[in-house]
Amino acid sequence: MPCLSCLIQVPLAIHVDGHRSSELRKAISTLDLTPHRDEGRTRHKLINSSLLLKACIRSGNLDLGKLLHHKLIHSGLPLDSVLLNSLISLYSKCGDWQNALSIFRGMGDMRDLVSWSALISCFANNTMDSQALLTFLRMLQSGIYPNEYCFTASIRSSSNAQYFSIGRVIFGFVLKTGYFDSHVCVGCALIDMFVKGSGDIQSARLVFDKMRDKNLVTWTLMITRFAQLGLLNQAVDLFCSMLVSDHTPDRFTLTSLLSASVEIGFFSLGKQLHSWVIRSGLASDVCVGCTLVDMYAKCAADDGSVENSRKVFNSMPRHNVMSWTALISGYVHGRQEQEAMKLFCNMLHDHVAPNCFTFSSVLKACANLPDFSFGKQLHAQTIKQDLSAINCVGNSLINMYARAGKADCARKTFNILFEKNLSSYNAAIDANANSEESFNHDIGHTGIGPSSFTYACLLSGAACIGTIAKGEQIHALVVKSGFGTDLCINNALISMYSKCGNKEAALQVFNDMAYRNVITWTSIISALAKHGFATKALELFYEMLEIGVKPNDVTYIAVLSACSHVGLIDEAWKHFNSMHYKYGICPRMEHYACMVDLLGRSGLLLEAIKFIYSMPFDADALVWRTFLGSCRVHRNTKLGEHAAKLILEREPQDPATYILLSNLYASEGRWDDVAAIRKSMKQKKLIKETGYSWIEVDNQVHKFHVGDTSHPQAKKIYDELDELALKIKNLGYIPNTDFVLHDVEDEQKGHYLFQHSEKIAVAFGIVSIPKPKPIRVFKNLRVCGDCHTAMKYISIVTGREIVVRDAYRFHHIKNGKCSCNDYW
DNA sequence: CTAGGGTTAG
Repeated sequence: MPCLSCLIQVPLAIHVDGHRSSELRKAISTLDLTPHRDEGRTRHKLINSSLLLKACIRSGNLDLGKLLHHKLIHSGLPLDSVLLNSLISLYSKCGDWQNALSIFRGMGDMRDLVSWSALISCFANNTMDSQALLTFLRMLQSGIYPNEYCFTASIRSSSNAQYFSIGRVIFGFVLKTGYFDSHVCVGCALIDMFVKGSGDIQSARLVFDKMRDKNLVTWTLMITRFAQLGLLNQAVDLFCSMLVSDHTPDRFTLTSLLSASVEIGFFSLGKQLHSWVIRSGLASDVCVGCTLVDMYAKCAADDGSVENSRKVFNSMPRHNVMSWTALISGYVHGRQEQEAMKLFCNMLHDHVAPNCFTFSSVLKACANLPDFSFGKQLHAQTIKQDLSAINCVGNSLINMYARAGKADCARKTFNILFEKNLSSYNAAIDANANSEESFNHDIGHTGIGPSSFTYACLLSGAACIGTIAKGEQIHALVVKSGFGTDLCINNALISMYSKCGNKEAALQVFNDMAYRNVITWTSIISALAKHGFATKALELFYEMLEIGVKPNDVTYIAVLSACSHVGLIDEAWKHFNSMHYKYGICPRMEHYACMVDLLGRSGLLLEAIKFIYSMPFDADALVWRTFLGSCRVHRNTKLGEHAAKLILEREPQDPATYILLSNLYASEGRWDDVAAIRKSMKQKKLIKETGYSWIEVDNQVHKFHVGDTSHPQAKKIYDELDELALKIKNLGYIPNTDFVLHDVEDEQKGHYLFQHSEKIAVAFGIVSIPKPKPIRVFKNLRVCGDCHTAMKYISIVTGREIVVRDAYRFHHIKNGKCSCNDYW
């Protein structure tokens, strides 16, 4: 990826009509404004200034206007009302109402009707509606009779719902004066007053129908308001009436209709309008072009290709930020991130400055890119351009950090947002879903109601931590707030209950659902697979196929892992081979990894390695890590070393591989090799992910490390552990000291084993959770083999059911047996 | 000299 700061020059020079603006600048700077004793000559100078000022206002070149103002003040010329009124208008358009007002105040007796109109418009333009209406009132009080300009401006200010009642009074006034019939602009303002001030499109339509003279602008305005309210039928009807009454639609009419049809996904209408655009010669208009690029980009999901969007883009004579952004967004939505980033660079090469929408889109692409560095560069650029705190950019940044697992960066970005909307909260909740912090985003106090996405994120957060109490609370909230039948939420509920260890509740949700999609089926199949109920999982898979739900790539991962967890080799081969020819799904790396896992677990190490080398693409670290895990279980150091070497070639900084290899050496008593690995890890400053376990008791999550004595009830827990150790030894439990890495006496090793975090968590569960509730323990890494054995004995001596969720799967341990059949 | 309509993100 290229370096962004080389490409983006901040601030970018604005070339607005460069040719004419340079002429204007020359005319202003060479303008001689020294007063002349001949009155006629002085008058001529004032007229010239007035003409130049008008040119500045019309071309929107406000800087040159200010320059001219400056020259006029210092010239000592006696400025007339026409010039001063123009200056008010200039400042009004700059948003500089203070200067406009001070000119107005300085005018004294020179104020005329135009000055008042200009000031009222100035307040109306700058969303100072109360000031506009007060100025209108003051004007009436000082005995000046309003004209159509004053009416349009004050009606515009009454479009603010707060002042709608004043607007109705002005409406009555207008009807009496006859301005309604004689001036189109007044009618237009009234249409907007009803739509924006009270959402009353019917009255707006009535105003429209009663207008005597209607021009193109009036028709377009009415059509646009219908379109913006989603009333596309009425907009199209009106469009037809407009054609019948012999008005030719222009670029405004068409962009407005086009964007409305895109908004509701009515692409066939959009395509018809495109043909109109071509016939009417509007295709060269930048704005119309932008909307068309956007339309074809958005209907790419329907016709499967961004190419049409690109064709329109290529045919445009000129481009701006919007056309670039529309096309880039199309590629981002089509998951062609590389192409989107390429276009983004092209856009910068073309000296088009990105805006907040562009950043929002490209950041979304970055969230899906494996390389995180480009996203960080973009973040820096948004900060440089003061855009990072704007909603649409900030929310995308939070999403990106959420994807990258950088919850702290996401939180920092969230904190500096100017204004937090529902998307911001959802993004932040999503980013922190893996930590308890997500529940501290108290959306209830913000006045923003939660959406189904909010609940889905909260549920996935609860699922990650495994806090079933929180999960149940959210479930209750979902039902209470009327989201009980929402498909996405129900899917999230299935995986929440599954990941919290309550397979029955997951099935309950599944059975109660009236509508199910492929995600629903995949979730339940995957849930059953992880809990060791492969037969039931496959049954549901066949049921799903029978009722005609088409499986996707994720479904097959669930199916293959179901087979893998119980060692159904033939069944797995059947599905692996059929996924492509039956459903056109190409096996991805993850599918191959599932097969390697299956073969490896079954001890078919040679077949597994043959399979890896027969893959159509180079196996990645995930595949080799899976294989290495099997080598450890089946104690094949030679193949294990081979796998580890290949993983470290791909991911030299991966501590998990060192640990797996070191465990492999340890199980063979090769302590020198273990020490060498530890030393090399230390040199590389790699930190092993520390193992820990947790358990939820009375709504509280209790977390334990190896040999943890920090818990307030530590004494009680260790007493229980001692007692359990004694009981299960009598039953025949022999500590498996392979799982202790230190080169110490066996007696000592047994002692270390009883300090493992999962055993501590189980002991705590036994003393604090009453029978017959199951004890649900969670571990961040894979559960240790000795702990697994010990827990089976513990389930016998205590008569308790123990459910362990480790990094890979669930173990339901009851009466000395585990749902994984010791096959893990 | 003062007034009215359109496009892009999640």
